[in-house]
Amino acid sequence: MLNTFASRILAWFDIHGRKHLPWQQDKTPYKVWVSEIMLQQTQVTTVIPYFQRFMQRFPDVQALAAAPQDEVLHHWTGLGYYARARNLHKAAQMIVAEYQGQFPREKEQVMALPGIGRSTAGAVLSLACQQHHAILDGNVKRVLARHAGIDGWPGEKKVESRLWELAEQLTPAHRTADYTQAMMDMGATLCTRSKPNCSDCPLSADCVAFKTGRQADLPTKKPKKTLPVRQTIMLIPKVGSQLLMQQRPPVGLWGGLWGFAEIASVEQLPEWLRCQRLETGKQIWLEPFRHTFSHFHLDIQPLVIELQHISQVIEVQDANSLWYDWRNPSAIGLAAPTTMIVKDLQSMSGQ
DNA sequence: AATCCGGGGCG
DNA sequence: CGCCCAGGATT
Repeated sequence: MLNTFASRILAWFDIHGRKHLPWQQDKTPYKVWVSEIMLQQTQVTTVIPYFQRFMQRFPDVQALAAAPQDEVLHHWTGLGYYARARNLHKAAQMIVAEYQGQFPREKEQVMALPGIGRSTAGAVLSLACQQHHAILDGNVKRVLARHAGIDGWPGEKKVESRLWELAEQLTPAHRTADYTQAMMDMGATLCTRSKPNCSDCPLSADCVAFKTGRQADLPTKKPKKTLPVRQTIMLIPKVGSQLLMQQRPPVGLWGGLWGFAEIASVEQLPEWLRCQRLETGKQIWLEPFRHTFSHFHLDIQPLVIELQHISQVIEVQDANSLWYDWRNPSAIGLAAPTTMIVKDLQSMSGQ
């Protein structure tokens, strides 16, 4: 007779689980919350330096709530999914305003915060507050779908409900924090997407996927579709090491980040220059490149406009635009392609 | 080039 | 509820 699911997971965790991650030291709901949001989109090794810089600048929920959004996005630059940073910031302000800066302990209250759903609420409350709640992130979905042999893409309501049911049923009331961490560690280090290490797995004795050799087929993959291609020209007015950027609208693609102005076709260039009160400078077409999102490809054609002087109108700098100097970078959020263009220009100029 | 991802928002 | 959206890393 096999030991229970949870007892095998916990015994594995005692030997192989991760216990020295930065957010596991002096655990607080704030630290666990920030790490969970970062980990939703990025792997542990990438998250660590981001987490440390973030904690240094925003050591507690008050510091985060009081910070300008530009600076929060600056610390998120390169992580992607900037709506999560905006939600984190907004939730911090709610926690200060409604809970006197004390992270709420009721699951309903936690789930009412922007950017926190059922799984993240369960993770924070179980990991940091020793409460009995299940989680269902990508790692746990993979472990459970394989162990129980659950067919169907987890994005389907029916499949997801079944996985939640299992997750809740298997999560123990005792040592819930260790169990939660263990399931995430299992999915990240043992029950990986490709080439899972079944020979070291404490669940293999009754794992349906292992017994039937269906590890590669479970969980069922998302149905794929071909991505549409969009095109854009990015306009980069340049004076020495300074580049003219604009802040994007607060929501949507790269919301709140700073980047270069865009036009759909080169015919729009003269009008744009006139609107910006910019002289017509020397135009340098850089190598076009492709940036891919989950739902479309974006072909980017960068166009540098070399100017002799910063124009007077822009010099005043309305709230929506700024001259970004790579020798003295502003603390603002930049999207990946923006960072890439800045780096290219910097290296072309030999600095 | 394909795959993955928790949650928000919309119809 | 089902569907779309979001950005980068990894494979």
